Amino acid sequence: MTISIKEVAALAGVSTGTVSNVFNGKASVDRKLAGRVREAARVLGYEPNRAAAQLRGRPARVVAALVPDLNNPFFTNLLASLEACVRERGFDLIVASSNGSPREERERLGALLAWQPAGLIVVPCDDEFESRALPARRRVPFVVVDRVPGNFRGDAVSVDNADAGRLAAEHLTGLGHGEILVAASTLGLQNIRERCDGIAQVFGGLGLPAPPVIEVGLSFEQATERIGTFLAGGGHPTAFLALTTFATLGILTALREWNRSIPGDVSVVGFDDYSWMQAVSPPLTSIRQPVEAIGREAWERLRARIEGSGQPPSRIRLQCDLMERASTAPPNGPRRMPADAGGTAGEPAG
Amino acid sequence: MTISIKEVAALAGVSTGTVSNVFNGKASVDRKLAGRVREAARVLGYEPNRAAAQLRGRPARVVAALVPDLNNPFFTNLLASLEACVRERGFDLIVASSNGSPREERERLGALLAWQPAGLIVVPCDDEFESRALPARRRVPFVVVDRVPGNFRGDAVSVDNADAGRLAAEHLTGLGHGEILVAASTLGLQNIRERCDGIAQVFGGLGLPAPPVIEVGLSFEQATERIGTFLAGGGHPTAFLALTTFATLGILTALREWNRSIPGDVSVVGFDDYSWMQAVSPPLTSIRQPVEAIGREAWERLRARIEGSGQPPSRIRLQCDLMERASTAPPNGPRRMPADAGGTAGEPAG
DNA sequence: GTGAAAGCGCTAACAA
DNA sequence: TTGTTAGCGCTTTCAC
Repeated sequence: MTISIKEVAALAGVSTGTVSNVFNGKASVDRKLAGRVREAARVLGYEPNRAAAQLRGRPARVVAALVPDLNNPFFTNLLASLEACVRERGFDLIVASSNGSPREERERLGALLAWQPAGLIVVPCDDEFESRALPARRRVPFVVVDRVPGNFRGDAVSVDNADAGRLAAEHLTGLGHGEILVAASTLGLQNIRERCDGIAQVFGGLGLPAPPVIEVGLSFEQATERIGTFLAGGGHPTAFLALTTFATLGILTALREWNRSIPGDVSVVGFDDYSWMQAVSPPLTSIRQPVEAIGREAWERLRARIEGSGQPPSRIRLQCDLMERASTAPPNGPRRMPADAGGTAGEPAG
Repeated sequence: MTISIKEVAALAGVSTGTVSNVFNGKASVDRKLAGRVREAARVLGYEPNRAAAQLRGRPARVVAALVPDLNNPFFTNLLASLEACVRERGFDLIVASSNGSPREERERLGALLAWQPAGLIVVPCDDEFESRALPARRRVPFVVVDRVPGNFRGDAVSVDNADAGRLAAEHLTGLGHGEILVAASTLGLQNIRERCDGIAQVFGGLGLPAPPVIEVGLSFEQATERIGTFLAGGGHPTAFLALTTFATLGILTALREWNRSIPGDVSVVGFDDYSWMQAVSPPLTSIRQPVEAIGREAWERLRARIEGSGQPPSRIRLQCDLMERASTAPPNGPRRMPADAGGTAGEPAG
């Protein structure tokens, strides 16, 4: 048998209403009575039931989060940030993954919404985000994060993707690289296209054509394979620019397999900034997304809506930073020593 | 106004009970009526309210998960596995992080339990896991994962830690390493101590003393600093053995800063197995934990309990694998070529 | 300051 | 097969 407010009331010799008041600090309760109630609750091991509380018109204290992939550290770091924010305000977080599938996205969304959460944070699995009809119809406040469809007009927070692309391109062109290869996950995503635009802008400003872009997919294995294929095709850029973490990983792996030294033979700019990027040799120059801030901003917006803010929906774009480390250098630069040039570039290892 | 079963019933011209039956497939409902109900629900945009369903004695369809750190990929991979299992059975997952603090652990546990979940999966923040009194008292089925206190007698799933240590030690001693340094997070955790025991066993069997162990903490920064200090103290092992991912990262970073080449100057065995470990040069030899299987096993146990299994509590230990890659080699072995000895870190043959 | 009682959305028992 | 009704645990008037 589960212990309810009723048992506590009985033991303390008060009414259930009083017990409720004690636990919610609403109406003022006599100190003595309150003490008795708390004691009774302790003895009985009573814990309030949130489902019941919520049912009775109490503003819900849950927020739901839906991301495309729980194995992707960018999304889980986002969740970590969200979880901290949300807890701080006494909310609980319920999470789900759409596994990159629109169908699953819709399903999960339904399940999530069935908890009548106070709000919803969602990283859509694609630019359609058709399911947005759902939260909208249910009038649940929601904010879209990271993958913001171009035509979306609600609250949204993302990174300034074009600027991120610009940052990387400027760094590389500044070093003297003219022939770079951009490794995108998929051009089907608005944020990725924006990053490409930023890169093209920089090249355009220099009177150069936009660099080629290849799509390497959304997993490590696929990315490695695609970059390998590119290398096998005789591609010889002086620098690689990754637009996602998996692209970064794929570039690194393929380059190693082909015995290309970094930055001797080729420079590499990675995307995102994880500990391992500082641990490896050479440490990776990369574009850092302010994940924690993204989570905080998303929560701030959602919180405002939950509290009934009448502000018009707004879109914020956070700045990325270029973490300059040792994987980028001028093409054919000082790091290219005889020992490295030693011939085997062109044959895959093993 | 939120749309309830009542509005649907009214529009469809049936009773609420019938609507409930339609959505739960319990009693058989006339096909025509069912169609009308569904149509009404669609028109109204009705979604069932799980909180209410749960309140009314319906077996809860949520499971709660509590981990020490949402920024640690081991735990988030575990959650990813759990989420997939749980969803498959129509359960929702609510997550929380204890941030490694017993106080927060207790708090979160209370919040989680307040949803009256069908079950609970917890990775304790320490070996005390004093809070276990909570789920036990509330009679909520729960299973402890990964950090299983030595004296814990309930359902638990972890890795065979001693064996993991043995695997790594055998690999290293097999290569001819006698002087190794073990980098543990903290000896305060049972699982870490077990890994050390496994290592000591192998050395003991060879008539060698157990290798020294240093505690490098639970973060990347701390680990890097501790290993750096060790190196600064003149330590010269021929191999490093990491017992956690952060220890791995710390070893790699410090070694790079000190210009020690891998595996030329020193071999490294990492812990856990992430994509980046294959991407870096040299690819890292490491101990892989079967994270996904851990999640699945945990869920299987929990599910059995939820369904009322009377089995005695059981503890399962999953096997780890050694992923043999290029960061380990015999000490002063064939890989130590003149070119490498020159001091530039991390540019092995590949 | 406290208690009594209504009712949140739903399901389950029972009646029709 | 369908409708009616009594609660699940809680919050919230509204008397007192």
